[in-house]
Amino acid sequence: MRYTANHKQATRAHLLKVTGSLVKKQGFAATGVDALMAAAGLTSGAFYSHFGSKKALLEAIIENELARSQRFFAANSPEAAMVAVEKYLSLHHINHPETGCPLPTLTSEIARADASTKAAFEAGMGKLQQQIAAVLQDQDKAWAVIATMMGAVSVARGMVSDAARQAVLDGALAQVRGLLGVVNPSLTT
Amino acid sequence: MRYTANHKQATRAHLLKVTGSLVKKQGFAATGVDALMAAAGLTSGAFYSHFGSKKALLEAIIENELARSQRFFAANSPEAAMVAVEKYLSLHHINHPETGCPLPTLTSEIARADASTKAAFEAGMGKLQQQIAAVLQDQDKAWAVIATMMGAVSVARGMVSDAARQAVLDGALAQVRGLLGVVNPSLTT
DNA sequence: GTCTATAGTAAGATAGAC
DNA sequence: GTCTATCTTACTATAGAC
Repeated sequence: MRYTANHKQATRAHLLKVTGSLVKKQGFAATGVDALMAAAGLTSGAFYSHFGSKKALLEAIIENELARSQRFFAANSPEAAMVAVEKYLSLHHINHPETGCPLPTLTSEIARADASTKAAFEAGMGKLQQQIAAVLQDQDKAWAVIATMMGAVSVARGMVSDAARQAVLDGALAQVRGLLGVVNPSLTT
Repeated sequence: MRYTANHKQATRAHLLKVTGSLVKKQGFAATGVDALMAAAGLTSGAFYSHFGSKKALLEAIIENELARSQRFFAANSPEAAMVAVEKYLSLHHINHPETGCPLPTLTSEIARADASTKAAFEAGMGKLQQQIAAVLQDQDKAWAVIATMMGAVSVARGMVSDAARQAVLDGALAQVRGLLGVVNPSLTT
């Protein structure tokens, strides 16, 4: 072969990174294979030597992105977790979906995907929830934290004004602070 | 004119109802004008005498659907609100997006829409939040309730197994019950 | 107001050269 | 493995008959 196995591996990793960002920004169905590959510096013809279909790409993106989320929320204490939460529930995250969480942009597309894609999502989410539950010592609260955070970002992204966006984020922040048992920093200073 | 003004009005209302359901099920970008009009018993040519563009339809759907949401969550007491919440956080809602809330399916598409569409969303969401805040007597908690509920449905819809879906819903249910100050019915019996 | 027909563009995927 | 070229299908939107 003219290309090493390592090259293919590296290209695949690069594709997952670049297409993941683009898909989080523009949506999966709304972005064509041409545009996805162009963003990675390749042409659409090369796509199919890495993924069997566009559907297969979504599944790979989900696994890759949820692994990133798990790293982002790795924490040993509620205080450490709160640092990640505050980054998550910020206007910066609202304005930069391409570097952010895959959930607000992709769950609606996953809901319409096939069982295999949903299984990948369920597995990745299970790990993420276990991680958070370990810090919180509570299964239910871990799901509540996830739902509240992703819901707040989803709703805030649909709004125009920063004031309205911030109001949604503030509501969620107060909520998650309570769940983590961390006191509001603005009250402690 | 061969058709009365009332006829046009009625057709528009019918279109909003039918296309709203279809779009909540299949997504806005993923559903063509042909399919939208066919579902309403018309052809695509007739679409443009009701809406200036496909974008304009999304805006009209948002207004129409959020008005429905406001009616769904109209309540005078936390207990009455909890009835709506339990319907919202149910497997039935997970399995029937076409008759359900527009948020889990449409927020990601609204986030990518133009300012005018987002303004319509912001206005509709503001009314919904005020309604809930009136029952809760708390602005922040109203946003937290909205975020938690829509987030839970979004995440649950991405999963395959009913067990995993129910776990997410249960976490959110416990959470919202606390926010509404309603005791868990399973503990009172 | 709704129809059929169509213009013009872009989608997912494949074939064969290098 | 990646390219260019292409097949086939579907999209948004418009034009003109009724």
